[in-house]
Amino acid sequence: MVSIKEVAQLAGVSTATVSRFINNPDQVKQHTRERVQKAISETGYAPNTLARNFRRGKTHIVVVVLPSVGDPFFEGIMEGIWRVAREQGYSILVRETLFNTVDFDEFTHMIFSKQADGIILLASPSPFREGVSIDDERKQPPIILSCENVTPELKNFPSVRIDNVAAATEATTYLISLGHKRIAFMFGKSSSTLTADRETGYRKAMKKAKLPIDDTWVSEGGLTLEGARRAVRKLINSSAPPTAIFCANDEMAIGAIHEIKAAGLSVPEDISVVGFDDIRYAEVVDPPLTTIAQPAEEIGERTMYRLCKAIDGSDIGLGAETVPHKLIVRRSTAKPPQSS
Amino acid sequence: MVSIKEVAQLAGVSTATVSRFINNPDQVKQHTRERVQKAISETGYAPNTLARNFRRGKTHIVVVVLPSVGDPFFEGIMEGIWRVAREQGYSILVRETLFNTVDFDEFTHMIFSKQADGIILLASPSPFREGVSIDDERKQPPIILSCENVTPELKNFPSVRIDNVAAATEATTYLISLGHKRIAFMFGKSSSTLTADRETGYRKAMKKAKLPIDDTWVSEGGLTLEGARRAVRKLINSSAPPTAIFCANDEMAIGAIHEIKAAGLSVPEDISVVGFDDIRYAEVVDPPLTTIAQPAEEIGERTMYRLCKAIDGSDIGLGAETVPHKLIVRRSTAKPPQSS
DNA sequence: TTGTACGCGTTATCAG
DNA sequence: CTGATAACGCGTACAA
Repeated sequence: MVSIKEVAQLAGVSTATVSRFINNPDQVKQHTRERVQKAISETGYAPNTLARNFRRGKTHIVVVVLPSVGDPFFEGIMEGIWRVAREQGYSILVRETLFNTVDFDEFTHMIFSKQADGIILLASPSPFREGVSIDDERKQPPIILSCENVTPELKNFPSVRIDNVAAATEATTYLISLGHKRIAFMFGKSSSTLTADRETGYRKAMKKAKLPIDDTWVSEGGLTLEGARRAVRKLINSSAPPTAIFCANDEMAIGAIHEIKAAGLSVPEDISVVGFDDIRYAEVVDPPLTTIAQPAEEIGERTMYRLCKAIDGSDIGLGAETVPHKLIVRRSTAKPPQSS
Repeated sequence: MVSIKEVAQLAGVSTATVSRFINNPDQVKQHTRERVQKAISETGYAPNTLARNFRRGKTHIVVVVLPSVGDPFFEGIMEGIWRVAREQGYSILVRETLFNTVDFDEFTHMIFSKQADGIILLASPSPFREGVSIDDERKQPPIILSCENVTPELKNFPSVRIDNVAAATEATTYLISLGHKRIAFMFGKSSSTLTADRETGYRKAMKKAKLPIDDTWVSEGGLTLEGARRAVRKLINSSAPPTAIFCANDEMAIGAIHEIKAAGLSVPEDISVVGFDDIRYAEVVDPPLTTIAQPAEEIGERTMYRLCKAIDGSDIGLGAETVPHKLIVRRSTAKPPQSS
């Protein structure tokens, strides 16, 4: 492995000059530049990133924590993150949490031990250890939450997301406006507060319309196809089945539609279904899914920009940066059946 | 930022002892261990990963190159990779290529400049620069291809995948056995050799059955929902529309089904559709998709294991490691319509 | 069992 | 504009 020394020797200059040639070429005289360039080409020298990072004290790596690669919702978010990362010279290390718990200490440790310059928590299930609290006084580590609220303790953590409560209220209110009275809500995992805001929005809308909520209507779908299918089977067989189901994400909505149809019922004739996220499959399922669209790329971009600022030491403040959502009405929703 | 020195000072030992305590605790006397442990706790010391990597000459990072995070096909593959990575102490850096070209030099440079210990090319579009050829004599950089064949030059590169030709032949032959004679094939991008093997398998099966292939039947779907929809519109309106469509991946098959139904036709009554990959949505689309299943987790695991060996300097040989595929018959395929 | 001392490859500082 | 040299934090021979 050829080092800067050999290049310097071959070019007949000092290592300092070679280093300057690489990092501040304008500080090197034209004539010298050529000599160094030649030596680099001949040796095939490439600066050792390890040594460079060590010296500079920066990894230029940002860790993105997400539940699972393969979730179409992240496509747009990641695209936004990547665009900015590339522009700012960062690489992205992905850490999935699907089957592993994580705690906040792990993340601070990553920063502390220089494994990463900053961290983005993307819709992380966030089973943070209890008692985590970033007191506003202390300088925060460069960590940004994105897309979802997590534990109440971190409510004031820097984040970028839509107003989940308002969006869920809007979706539920839309169902109510169609005439639905028995509306179910399907959340993620009971252990996680991931979709809590969406549940809050749902309850808020129901309350405002003075509609009762049967306990059996609020069920867990684990944010997965399979979980939603199980939950729907129960709902359908219950004594007071709902005429509409609002799912906390599209994945569950797709599973729900499949299971409703498998049971011989129709969507939306018998049961209306609403999703959340507007992933690319929402438009091609049968029937196309009514859902809440999030401006994914924008979320990604703004998250990464904010993180860059935090890494640079700027004060980015606490709290959420809110981006607009939009209710997309497709054909999975209609008036409730007459008999009801 | 607290360094090893301060810990040593506080514990009243040398830095060497602290280092040993971290890396070879058994070489430190019990009594000393306690003192060091205490000092570490008090200072909140964490070894500087940058310095450590520099010193050891390894990053413990493996770069996984893939077209796009958010592609459900990668879920299983990544899970396998991650399991092994965790076990072997590696982190995963993800590099997406969706909208960026990459060349082989970029990857060798990553290894060369110590940005990563090894690289996995996952179903990469692989627009490698021409003239790339790893001659068998020279020691190869630790790079493994996974899932797909790429350019012909790299045919003999270390890889882990199913036998794409055989799988495609099997899928096509199945359609033929149902009585189909006019079978279309939808590939990815014409610029990419990504799905070339699958096309080869398709042509092989058609030839064996002595069935002609109309040029208009072989079309490009870009591996996306949207691309497939465009392609299907053309197919349906052509003078000799096919009675079955074999798509090079499930994503396109899902788009195809949607578009066929949107045109007022039925799947499989009017047109049968076969996909490839068996992503999780394949089972819940309407009708459920007949497709080729790949053992995703196994592919991921074996790829990562092989890469680890390569990183450790073992000779892993050239060529492909083949894993078994399986044709999954669901309800998107049936006999062709009588009229045909 | 522990301490001393050196070197890893780069960049930054400071003289020249 | 360029060269000499001191860090950066850690791991490890080697000596004690």
